[in-house]
Amino acid sequence: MTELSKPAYVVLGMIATGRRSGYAMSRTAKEATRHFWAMSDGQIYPQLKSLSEEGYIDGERETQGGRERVVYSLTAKGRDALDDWLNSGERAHYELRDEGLLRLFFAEELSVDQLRGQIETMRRRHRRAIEHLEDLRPKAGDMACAHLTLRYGLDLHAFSINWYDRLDAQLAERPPDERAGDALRAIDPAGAHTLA
Amino acid sequence: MTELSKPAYVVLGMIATGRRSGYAMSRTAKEATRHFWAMSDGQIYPQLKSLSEEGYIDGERETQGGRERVVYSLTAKGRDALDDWLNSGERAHYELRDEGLLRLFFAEELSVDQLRGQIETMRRRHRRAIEHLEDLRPKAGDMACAHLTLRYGLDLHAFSINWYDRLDAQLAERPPDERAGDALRAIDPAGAHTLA
DNA sequence: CAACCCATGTAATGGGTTACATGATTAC
DNA sequence: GTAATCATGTAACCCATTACATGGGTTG
Repeated sequence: MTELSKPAYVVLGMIATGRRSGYAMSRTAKEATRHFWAMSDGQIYPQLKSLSEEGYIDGERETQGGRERVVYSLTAKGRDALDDWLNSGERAHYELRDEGLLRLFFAEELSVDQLRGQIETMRRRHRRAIEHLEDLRPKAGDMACAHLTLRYGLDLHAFSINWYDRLDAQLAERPPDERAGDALRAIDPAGAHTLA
Repeated sequence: MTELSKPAYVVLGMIATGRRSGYAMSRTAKEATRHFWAMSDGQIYPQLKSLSEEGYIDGERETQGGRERVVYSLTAKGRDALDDWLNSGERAHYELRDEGLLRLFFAEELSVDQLRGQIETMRRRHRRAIEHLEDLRPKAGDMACAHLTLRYGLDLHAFSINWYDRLDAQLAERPPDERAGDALRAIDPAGAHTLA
């Protein structure tokens, strides 16, 4: 029973964890959840409107220092929907989109040298991602769960860097102009050897 | 210079690595690249048409045992575009969408017990993913790069399981009805402790 | 006083999935 | 003969991003 859409649950969760205006949600989306669940303003504001109409949340116009904004809170219905989602054992959506892996997949005919160049590009990207997440850490404040998910991201990218390091070390032993596919087969004929 | 769209490069790469009919591409997309780059028939076939019209690929109608199909090959222009993409140091698209992490992020007010339930759900999901990738291994045949990206997926999910195992072990030491946020703070006040 | 942040939205566009539609061939 | 696989495509829909649009408040 998929009662609500994913963006709807995100909004409910945001309210429950103290992000009560659309703007606050927008910031948290950019600063804390973006690295595992991207969401844009074009989703947040319409979602607030429809959840309001359907009675999951309740918005109150507030004037804080001359500046107007709408502050939302969960209704009983909204609280129930959120709790159901948070405790549901349903299969959670999981998706990875990695253009670097896509290039690796098609690298069969490249040279070992070219493949290693691509691997270096990927390591750089993961290093940048770590830097970015480090920068976000202070913004998590005292939210333990925000630190936890940040931690997951940091560890995940560290894992990837490590994985590519090991692969690169093995490729470094091969002649630079060898066909990448042949080199990989020579390193691990069965494709069964873990790099973790 | 983003010469072509992502799906276009996928199609070019598919042809270069021997998947020369739309159907063959569709199969490879489902069996080998789906776990890091999803793509559907609704993208493949229109893409073949437009790449054909723009002169990147060349389609020839073939009748193999009475069954008709179109077999594509790369033109010089298509080969160049593919090589540029495969060797480009440009920032590659990287995106993770993990509903489980999203739930973790909003778990602040749950009990330790509920949080551990959610963690168990996530581990199950990663275990299922590994099973699925193991099943795909024989289909990779002698494509070294296919085995490599499969290996990455397997190691990645193994990393996640391990990460959640460690987190769960720490949570097992806390009272089951403690607030999840408080428990996490007690385990790691600075949110800086790696679980990798 | 300019730049930036707070705050809220809408519209155009693009990307992608699902379902639909068709029909031949092969394996059991 | 019937189920699965080969093979190709289209259309409707959903989702999401980007850019646009507006305006008040705060900081340097």
